Amino acid sequence: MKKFLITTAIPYVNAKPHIGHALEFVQTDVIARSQRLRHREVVFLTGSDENALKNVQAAEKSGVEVESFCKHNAETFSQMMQVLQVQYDVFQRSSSPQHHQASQLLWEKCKASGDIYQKEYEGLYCVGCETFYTVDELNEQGECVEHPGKPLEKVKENNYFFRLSKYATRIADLIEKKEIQIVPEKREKEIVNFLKGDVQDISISRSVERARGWGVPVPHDVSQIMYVWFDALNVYQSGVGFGNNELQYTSSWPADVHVIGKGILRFHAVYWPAILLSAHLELPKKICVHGYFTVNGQKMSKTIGNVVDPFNVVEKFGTDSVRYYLLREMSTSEDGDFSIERLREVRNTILANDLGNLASRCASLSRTEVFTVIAPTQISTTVASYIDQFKLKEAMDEIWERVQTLNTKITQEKPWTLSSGKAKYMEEVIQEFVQIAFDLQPFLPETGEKILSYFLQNKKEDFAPLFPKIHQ
RNA sequence: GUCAGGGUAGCUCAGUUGGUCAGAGCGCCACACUCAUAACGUGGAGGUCGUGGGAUCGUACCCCACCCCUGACACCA
Repeated sequence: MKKFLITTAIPYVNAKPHIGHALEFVQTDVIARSQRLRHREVVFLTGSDENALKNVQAAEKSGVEVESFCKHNAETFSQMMQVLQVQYDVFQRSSSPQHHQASQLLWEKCKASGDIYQKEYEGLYCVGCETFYTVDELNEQGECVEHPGKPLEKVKENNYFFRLSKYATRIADLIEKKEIQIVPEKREKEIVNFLKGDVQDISISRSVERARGWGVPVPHDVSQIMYVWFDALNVYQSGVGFGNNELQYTSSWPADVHVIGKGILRFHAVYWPAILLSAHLELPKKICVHGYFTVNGQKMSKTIGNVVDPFNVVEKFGTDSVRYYLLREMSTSEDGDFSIERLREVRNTILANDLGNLASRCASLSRTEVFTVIAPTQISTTVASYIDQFKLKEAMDEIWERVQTLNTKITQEKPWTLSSGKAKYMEEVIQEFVQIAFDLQPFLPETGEKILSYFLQNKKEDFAPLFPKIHQ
């Protein structure tokens, strides 16, 4: 059986990870874990986008070689995943030799289909930023916002172009037929709308000078480097053996799910399928699009200085508190707000009072009783179905409804007053509770595990509070 | 400017094809309880559903106008 391949977008490693990256990784992890619980063999692929000019610039600023700069930052990303208990299988760096090779192979395949051609490109180039701008991106004086007073240069360059226009209607059709499913639906509409408009071919290469010699070389043309997006998307394939391990590749590709942020939807829903169609390769099945975080109502930005460091919040509140926040305190596919205050509140009320307290009272009520509960084997169908629809918040809501129901049941039926039949009563309660814990595993793995291991064993020791309250 | 999606209790949002649809959670207040992390449970206050028209026996839900917000708009994650 083909493995379940799920990916995160590969972040630029020009800076440290922020809470927005954590969001995407955790969401992806939930889907991956839920598949594993359903006994599906999973490949969770993530990695780093290292071939961008921005990385060269960032490395220069910090006075480090690009290679080691990227390596160091990529390691930080992988550490963050460990801290968040995100279980990935592959971390593919786009600077790796296999990736370069795989991307050149992809290029050759597109070229063989006649979809790559050369064309003169003319644009406004800001020397300061080393990027091209379109007129509406500039300020009123027609200058770059970062470097006012410096007029932009009109640069003419011979680049390679990809025949995107050739595939537009076909991709629109595939999307409407849900052969490529885009979740949520409003994102699908956005893309179909775009595809039905005037779709132009895209430039897929840069001059070596402009790319500062950093990136994947275009085959048979030493003067050109691939445009980062052409090779970046291909990380999804190069990470599972495309171009170097046919067996691995065919057992994994195509991707079952790409989890991405709303800002890069077009690359995934338009450019990527077009490139794959051109190369006669299989298309990803589903693209799940999440929103962005604001912090205390403000856009996260380095200049405001409100970038939230996931390491810090995890250290203070613990992995599962942070995972909980990312998964339930915001709608899975909309924008959300992150606030430490809210995180503390949620930890102390919903996690400690609802779930943690339920665990404590169950432990105390059942400790003296003798009975057996059966270990759950299946994640409940409603939860699984929500996860498959990329409605992770709704899945959590469903679980919490059961937590509340159980709390209410215990309060109203007062099992501590029972003189006989208490063991039987608690058996039922605990049976339901372990199912809740089982369903909780994809979301809060540590908590689910703690509950299961305690209540499934016969020897009953003291039960440590799951979520001790955190004040200040 | 063009296109798309929104504006519902203090906050975050549900409200399927118009007729118990004025809701949930959090926050707040009161009551009750003690198995439990001063937790759990019950009850309550709170909204002229963006504004103004219109169609309808009847509309958050349909139509028109206007105001405000968000997103996409091509080589930029």
